[in-house]
Amino acid sequence: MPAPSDLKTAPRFDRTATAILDAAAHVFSEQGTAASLADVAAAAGVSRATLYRYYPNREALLKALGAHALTELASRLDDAGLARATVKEAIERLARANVAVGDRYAVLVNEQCTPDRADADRLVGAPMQAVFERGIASGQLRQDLPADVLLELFAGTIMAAIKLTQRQQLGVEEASAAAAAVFLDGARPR
Amino acid sequence: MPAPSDLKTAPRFDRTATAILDAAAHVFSEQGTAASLADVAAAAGVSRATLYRYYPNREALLKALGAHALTELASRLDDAGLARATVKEAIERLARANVAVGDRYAVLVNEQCTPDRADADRLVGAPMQAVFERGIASGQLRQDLPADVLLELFAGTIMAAIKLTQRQQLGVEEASAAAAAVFLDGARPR
DNA sequence: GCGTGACGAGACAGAGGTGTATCATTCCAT
DNA sequence: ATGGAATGATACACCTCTGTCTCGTCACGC
Repeated sequence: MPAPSDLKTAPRFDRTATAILDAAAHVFSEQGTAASLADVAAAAGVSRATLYRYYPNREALLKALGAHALTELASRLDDAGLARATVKEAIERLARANVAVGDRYAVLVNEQCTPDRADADRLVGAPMQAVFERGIASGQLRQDLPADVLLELFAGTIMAAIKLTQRQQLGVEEASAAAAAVFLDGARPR
Repeated sequence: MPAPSDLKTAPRFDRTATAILDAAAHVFSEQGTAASLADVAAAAGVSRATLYRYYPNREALLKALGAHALTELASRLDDAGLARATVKEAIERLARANVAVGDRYAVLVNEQCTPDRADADRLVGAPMQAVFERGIASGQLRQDLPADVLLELFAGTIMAAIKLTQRQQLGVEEASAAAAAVFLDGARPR
């Protein structure tokens, strides 16, 4: 999780590169990925020429942004110790990680901007799917729906939680907790 | 629910108008609302000039499409008898109606293409919110989350169900049933 | 201090989309 | 069959964005 404030230590190149990436994430989440690169450059406090020096075309920028989001999420999932946790706990961690990252890269999820479909599956899809499959096999999750359907419904809940955070309605913790709670136990009281 | 096959009875004007609207829904859901109007015209089997005769500009087309989707959903909700049903049943009907309509107008939900925010709230937001408020007040829904958060999480689940139908992975009935079941009772077995 | 490299400002051509206008053709009702 | 309305094809000016280029300026390290 590269906090946007290694401002001092990082060499200038990296600094501007990530400034552009941050700006792109911001602008694209508000205007959609069809937004003008001029807007992105302006948001990054950088001239349009400089943006093109770092990312030779729109596609390269999108790809870099997608890769950035993907590796960040992947490393979070890697650190989460999903396999060693309860299915319940694993799902709660999945929610936290996805909301935390998705909060800053929401557009990329709606539109398909994954740098590589295979990478995305391997780094994020597979570990998540594994949790659901384990849950079904061990009887900790309902048996009447296949893992990929459960995963998709979970993803929808996560997207909703991200919306709640972006709307300032809930913090990342509250939103992901609510999502995990409702997804695991339902909207009806136990 | 105007089935796209009143082809014989409807006057020519209405026929082409809805043909364009259908094509727009189709093209926009695949390419996003940034898609070229030339593509929409082609998909409608109509020249670009004709499209502009019916909808003088892109905004008018989007607005008409949004209004169309909104009134269709509103009439479904109106017919659903939400107030006279159990909260559980009401939510199941909400799921069915939203998935059935959303299946054909998915993009409009992602991007905000509502003809009028106030209309959307009045015709769709309010009746849905009412179900959740009744559920919380009567103890049939969990007390620890406000109605609007529950509504948002429900909407996310619905969006996921729509994706499942568009991907041909599930039919409208199965998808909405799965969404309602998981939303109401959770992913864990009772 | 001095130079090298990064940067900003601006110009540029090209591509693509938009909305308008014109005109010939085709469809439909009378 | 015929007249009028709707349509298709085409051309058009206009705009925005893209990606490239140049040149003057500025900052940073030696």
